[in-house]
Amino acid sequence: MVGATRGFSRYASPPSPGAPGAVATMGGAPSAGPTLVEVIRSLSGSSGETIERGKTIFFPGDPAERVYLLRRGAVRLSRVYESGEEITVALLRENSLFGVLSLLTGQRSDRFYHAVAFTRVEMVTAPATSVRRAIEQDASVGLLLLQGLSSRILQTETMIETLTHRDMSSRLVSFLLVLCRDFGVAGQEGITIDLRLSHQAIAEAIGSTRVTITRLLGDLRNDGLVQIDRKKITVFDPVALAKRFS
Amino acid sequence: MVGATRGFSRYASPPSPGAPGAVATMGGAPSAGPTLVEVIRSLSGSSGETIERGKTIFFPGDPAERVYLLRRGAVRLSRVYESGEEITVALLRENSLFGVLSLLTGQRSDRFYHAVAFTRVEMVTAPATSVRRAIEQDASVGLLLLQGLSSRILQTETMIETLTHRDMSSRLVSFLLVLCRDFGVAGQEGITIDLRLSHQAIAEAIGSTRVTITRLLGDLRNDGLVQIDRKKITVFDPVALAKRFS
DNA sequence: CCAGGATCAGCAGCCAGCCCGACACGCCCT
DNA sequence: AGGGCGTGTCGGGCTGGCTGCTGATCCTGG
Repeated sequence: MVGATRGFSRYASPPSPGAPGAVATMGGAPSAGPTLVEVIRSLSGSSGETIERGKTIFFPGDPAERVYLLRRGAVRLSRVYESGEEITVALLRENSLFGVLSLLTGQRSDRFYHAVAFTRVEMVTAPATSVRRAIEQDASVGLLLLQGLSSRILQTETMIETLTHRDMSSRLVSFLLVLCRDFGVAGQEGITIDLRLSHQAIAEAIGSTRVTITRLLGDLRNDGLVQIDRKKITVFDPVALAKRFS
Repeated sequence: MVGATRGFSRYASPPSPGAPGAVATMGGAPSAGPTLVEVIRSLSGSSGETIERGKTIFFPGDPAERVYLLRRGAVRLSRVYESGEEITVALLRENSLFGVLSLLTGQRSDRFYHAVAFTRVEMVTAPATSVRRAIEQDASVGLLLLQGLSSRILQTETMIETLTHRDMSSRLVSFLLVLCRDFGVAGQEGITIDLRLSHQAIAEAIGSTRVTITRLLGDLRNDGLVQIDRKKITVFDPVALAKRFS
């Protein structure tokens, strides 16, 4: 059980929301420059927007012309099918960039994701064109964006790792660990995932069904690995949970 | 069947390898500046490296200090488990950036993926620190990187879409379409995926088993949707294939 | 150039995990 | 108080994973 505590730390500590430069400040010089939030805020003119839980931020088909930076809360990106089915492509945590499609080319393009506020959300937004101009004028802005996108890529790839697990039990465990990393707050009993997650929402994120999630979560609870209180999941010991892979 | 031909075009045309500015040139001004390849090449000193099929580019645990730009061929990023199992997190196509972890912070960090040449590979690499300096000196470099990473994110997220499909048949179909987009070359009979794919490799990428892939690919072939000749898969009509979702 | 080994493809049978459909209960919000 | 949403449960049925084997193909080294 060597390294248990070290391993543990991997799953806690979301970036403290208000901290300046929370998106990994550049190594070496502490970069006295403005943070990404400040940059985008200055480009937008406004000091930010608040969106209520469940409201849509953009629909598929909307023109993609703004960049978003999530300040507080969680945003769900999902793909919608004709069948009405909706699968979750990403659950974004604080300080995540999204709407990057608009950065890609100068051409007008359309959103193909549905972005909805998964909790009450605070965010700042700016037109992609302004962002580009800002980069040209101040290279450090480019660096900040680069770091934001890099961390998005790593996040997304761990999600792929989760989804390639064959059996649903492993998938669920892996997903819970991801959530601990991204939304976990450490408490006395363990790490609590700071989201109101319905079984249905979990199912849509990992490609399963509500019933299966209910059963598997029940198993985990019976085995004393997690606790669920009013839709909030607490993982007692991530390291023990991680041993649950089949 | 309106839009069939338009839909078709979504699946062809890999970025022509030698073309300058193949990573989506900025809209508007044709940006007379250097391309990303040229930038990285100049930072590395060398004109590029060639890696033989099957050789490792970096191992998990290696220090992450360089950035890679794939010029030709395909690279597989995978996660390795103690059990010996290996799951594919991404199949990178030409002009993809990887090793982005090294961009993230100034801290020394370690790779956690295994990167291996899936085909014979040509690539250019540069130390992350040099890349950062280059961005500070020339903001257009930042823009180029940004576009590279944005497209990487979109690629990765379509992979997630693939993996959330419940039944293996749908997953496989979806994966084949992704491969057509990333590695397809249009021919007379349809689109050929320019990779030597073993059933095992496909299984590792979409979280299935070799046997199942064999069976499902056999079904697709019997139904006249694909053709397989010495490990190269040809999709006759992507649009027809896309109707195969269950 | 050929021989041998290694990797890959294909087939069958067995069994379990999980999807589906349905239903009842409890909690929250209005 | 009521409606809607979320949770818990049960069986039936089938997809797809696992084992074991055979033949084909590719690659390599003598």
